[in-house]
Amino acid sequence: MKGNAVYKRSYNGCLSICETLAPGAEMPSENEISQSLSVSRTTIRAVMAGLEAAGILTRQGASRRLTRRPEPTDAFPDTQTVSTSATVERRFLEWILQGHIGPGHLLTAAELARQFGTSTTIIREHLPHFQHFGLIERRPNSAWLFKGVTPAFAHEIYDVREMFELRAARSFIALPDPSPPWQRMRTIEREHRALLADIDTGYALFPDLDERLHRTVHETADNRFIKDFYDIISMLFHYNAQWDAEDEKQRAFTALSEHLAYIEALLRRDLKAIDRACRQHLKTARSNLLRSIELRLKKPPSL
Amino acid sequence: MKGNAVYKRSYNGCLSICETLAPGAEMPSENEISQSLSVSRTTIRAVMAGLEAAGILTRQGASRRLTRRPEPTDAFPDTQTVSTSATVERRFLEWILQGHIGPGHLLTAAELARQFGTSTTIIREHLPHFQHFGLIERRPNSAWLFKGVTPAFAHEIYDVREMFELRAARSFIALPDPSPPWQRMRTIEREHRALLADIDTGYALFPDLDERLHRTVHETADNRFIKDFYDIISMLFHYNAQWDAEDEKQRAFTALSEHLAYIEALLRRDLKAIDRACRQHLKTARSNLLRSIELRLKKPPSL
DNA sequence: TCCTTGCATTTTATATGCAAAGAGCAAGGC
DNA sequence: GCCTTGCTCTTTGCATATAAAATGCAAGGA
Repeated sequence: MKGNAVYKRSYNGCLSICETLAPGAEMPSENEISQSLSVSRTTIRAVMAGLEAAGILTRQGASRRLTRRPEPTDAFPDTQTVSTSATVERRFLEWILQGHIGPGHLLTAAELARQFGTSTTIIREHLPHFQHFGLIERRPNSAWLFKGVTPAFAHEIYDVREMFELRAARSFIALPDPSPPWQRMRTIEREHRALLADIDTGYALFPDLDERLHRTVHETADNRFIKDFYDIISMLFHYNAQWDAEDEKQRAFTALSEHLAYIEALLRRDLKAIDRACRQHLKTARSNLLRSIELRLKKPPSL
Repeated sequence: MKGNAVYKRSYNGCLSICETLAPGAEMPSENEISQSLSVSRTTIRAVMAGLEAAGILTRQGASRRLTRRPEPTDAFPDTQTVSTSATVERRFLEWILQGHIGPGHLLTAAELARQFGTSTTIIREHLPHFQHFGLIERRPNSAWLFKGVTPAFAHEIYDVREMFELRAARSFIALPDPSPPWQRMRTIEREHRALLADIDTGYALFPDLDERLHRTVHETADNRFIKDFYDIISMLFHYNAQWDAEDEKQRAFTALSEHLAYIEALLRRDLKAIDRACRQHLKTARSNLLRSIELRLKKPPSL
């Protein structure tokens, strides 16, 4: 009734630990392992039993020793190590962002449960989450209205993003030079330069760098609502990026240059330059999103 | 397994319709009633059957006629006309805002279900909602951390509120004079003057007026995230107001005056005055909230 | 033709059941 | 005295069950 993704993930985690051990060596204590994998000791004990059954470990009184090196086939496939809930979330967002349904479409929990092969419980737990994303709207005692990933959606999300980012930038420059965010920012600046120099082979690393830059700024605002909103943006962009790979290198290049102007202005504490660079960057990002949305609205459910 | 709050609410709604009818008169069609009460015809049919059983209506072929005037005792009590879900939401917010638990407290779904007398299903559906409010934070596979209604919470919520309100005010003054929001605003201005003149007896009407003013402004921003955030604020204030009745009249008076300055600036399209009046008003509101929060932190769970 | 009601089917709201995972205590070894 | 394991009890994740409510269609009447 309850999946065992935690067990499988921990099992794989323990296999990694085993690999660092010489045959015959003793396993760390249940406590140590459970802490390093952030799960309960109960789970670790179950995993240990599994590893013994697989002939990887042998018990001798209170201690467990490695009897054979684990092989790649011992591990559970990655797909089984994620909870149903997380899987549904991912699949739903992908489905939405790939444009399989249009604005105005009605979503019923029962149908979604069938489509994703789970129970309505899970679906009902997730729909409010997507409402928070601004993607759907509730009709009481009835279905959910899909509002669509439309140009309006992009503008609304970017209007808020701009307000939040500009506000956060002000908190950022209020911090002293030696503060951790400033140190991180200087590292990020260096990484930007390095990536720019090596754009042809490294452009795929950009999204991660992008996220770290903006999060570093946002964090200084020390505001849960701003952070929470950036979580939405971040998730949306993550899935959006997966199918909008066109011009990826060119876009990364432009964004890196704009970021550098922004970062320099931040480090100079030049408010006017910050506003200018930030607005310019968000403007570009907004039109990238708009472009990909409009592309999708034209050629529908193909993907 | 499913409550029948919809039935009871609709039953009461039909009783109201009956009261407008002369004895012997014919009821409207099932369709008409279901539309006016925003429920399905199925529910109306069930209600009709109930009204017949109660001797209020009699069927004659396809038509239903009023046989006796409904009495107050015919109606279901209001408490039974709200869904379990809505009840839990209200009770949970009240409980939180009354300060029965402090920041750092761990909330378990099982315990909350026991406390509120429902199943964990309902609780699990609501907890993410309160996370959206910024009140709680999830620990994976475990309990929820209550972050507390603290001064920090008030500041974070007001920082965002200020950004949104100022932004919305700019959209408001971009609209032409005859637009519906402007018309509504002029009505709201008149209501403010009327309430100020009659503050001693009418101050309890202020919260509703307050909400209408801010919503009128927010709506013009035409941004789902801004609206959504105002929903949070609105709900929070609604429940907060219920136990923070001290100085209510004085506070309403101050707010009305500040509102009027804000409204006048808006209607004059005077950007500087708008910013000044808006900031002043939100500053007052922020300190009112802070005051009530600090009061509560001092004298704990008593209420 | 457009509403009307009756009826059959689907979906929602909520509770319950159950395996997996977490929490905590007690007893023993270093 | 601290950390270990064993064990028990609680809580979580998810599926399923069921009454209430919604939806949709067919047939009849104005």
